[in-house]
Amino acid sequence: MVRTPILNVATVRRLKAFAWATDRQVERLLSHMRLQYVEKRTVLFNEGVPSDSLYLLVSGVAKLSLRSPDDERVMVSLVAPGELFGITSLMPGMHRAFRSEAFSDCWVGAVRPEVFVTTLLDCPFAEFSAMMEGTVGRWFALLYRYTRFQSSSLRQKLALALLELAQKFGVRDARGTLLILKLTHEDLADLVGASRQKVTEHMKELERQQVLLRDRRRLIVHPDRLRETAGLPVEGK
Amino acid sequence: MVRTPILNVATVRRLKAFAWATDRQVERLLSHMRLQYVEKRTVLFNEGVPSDSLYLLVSGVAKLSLRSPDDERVMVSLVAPGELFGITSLMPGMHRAFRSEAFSDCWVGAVRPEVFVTTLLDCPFAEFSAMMEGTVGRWFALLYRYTRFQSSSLRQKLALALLELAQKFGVRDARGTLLILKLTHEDLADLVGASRQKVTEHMKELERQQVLLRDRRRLIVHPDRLRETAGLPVEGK
DNA sequence: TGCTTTTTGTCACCTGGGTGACACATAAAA
DNA sequence: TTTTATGTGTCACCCAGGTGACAAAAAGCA
Repeated sequence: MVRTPILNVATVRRLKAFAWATDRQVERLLSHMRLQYVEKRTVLFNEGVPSDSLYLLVSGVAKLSLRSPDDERVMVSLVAPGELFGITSLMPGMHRAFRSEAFSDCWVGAVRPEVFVTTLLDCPFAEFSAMMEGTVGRWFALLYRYTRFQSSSLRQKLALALLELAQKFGVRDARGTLLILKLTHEDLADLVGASRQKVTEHMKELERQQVLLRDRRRLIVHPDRLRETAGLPVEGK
Repeated sequence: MVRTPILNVATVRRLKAFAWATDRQVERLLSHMRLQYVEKRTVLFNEGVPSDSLYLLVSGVAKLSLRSPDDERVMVSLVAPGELFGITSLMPGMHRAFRSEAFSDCWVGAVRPEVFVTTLLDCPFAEFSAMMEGTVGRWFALLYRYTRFQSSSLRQKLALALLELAQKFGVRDARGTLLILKLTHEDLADLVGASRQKVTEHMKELERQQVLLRDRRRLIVHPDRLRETAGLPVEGK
């Protein structure tokens, strides 16, 4: 038998959630929050889907995970009571980065991000959201890369790192995407946490496979093939 | 000879920075920004120091890095022109998570975070800052853990993961910090991206070294000793 | 209380990637 | 140019950690 917990200001304070908000704000927020019971192993949201809710874990333990290149599930983090999760919903048009499921039976409160921001901050959601994207968006991308790293081979890590560099420093070129930076193999090794020698070997191999080529000391990469070797879904179109 | 770049609204637009802000806002922001030249290899800020400025990379390439347990530098990311960095300054009292240095000669614009927030968002800095901490603060901690993982042995990764769990799920106990969750070695293996068997071996070893102990299927850890085995600075007093 | 399932502990064996060493190529400096 | 420094390519060797297999111990369950 499951008893519905009482979710009031006192409970929220005990959970140490929204510590910065006033009682009134918390009360208003709670009036918009729908409480739901999530049974162990149930998926709350999947990675890749649009994110339209922000969650507060009231009790139990939630788990964030992602699917690795070789189709394994990698646990990213465990969420404790009082934590907010599903924060991709605070950035415009962003999709879920991780899957979230109940690690044990949970009680979860869900709010629409617009309500969350406007009741707690007195600022239009669109502005706050854009600000978030402009400031922490890139950090989120970094986290994304690093969580992928966890379950990747050196070759895949290299591909992931090069993809990120292509996004940041790439310009279109007849032969692919030219990286406008001079990078040594040692720099790349640093970036993926590997030895210089192995990076040399893999880069050579990637050249052989036409995933990239070199013009003097500048790299020209082929993003689609990089995505493929990184084990990421190649976006068709 | 170094030519000072012109930093006006047009430049900012070309860099695709602050895309969401109006021309007026950008203008006001620029009037508070001090532009500085940073020569290749020069350190802009070090990890651990209080963060009082937010930076916009105007030209060149900046590098973020951290010091690994065995005193090596690990590159975390390269920053491209138009990117904001040093965003720990947007969270109250937070110290720099990474070192930032010029990867090539750079021009960098610096603003005080309060100015940044109030000119771009029309919302008190303290509130925005608290909101950031409450929402993305934990994600930042995750990123921090994952960047550490990069250069760690399995033993160290385990220690880092257990520390995080202790913070989230730990309660003080006569014998140390009791984790109020039932975790199997397989769960831990998932969390650190390792095999179940090796996790068993290392956990056994950690027990032998009195870094942790088990009471039935509950873990009791000793955070200080964990920090030590993780290669983190043990916060003395 | 026994029976079943899940975890833990420990093997022996394999492999990806680290290390050191050194020749060769390329770029920068003189 | 030549000289010097900095990258690149390729070895041979070693080790941390992955894999599979299986027995022992706990935890659930009837």
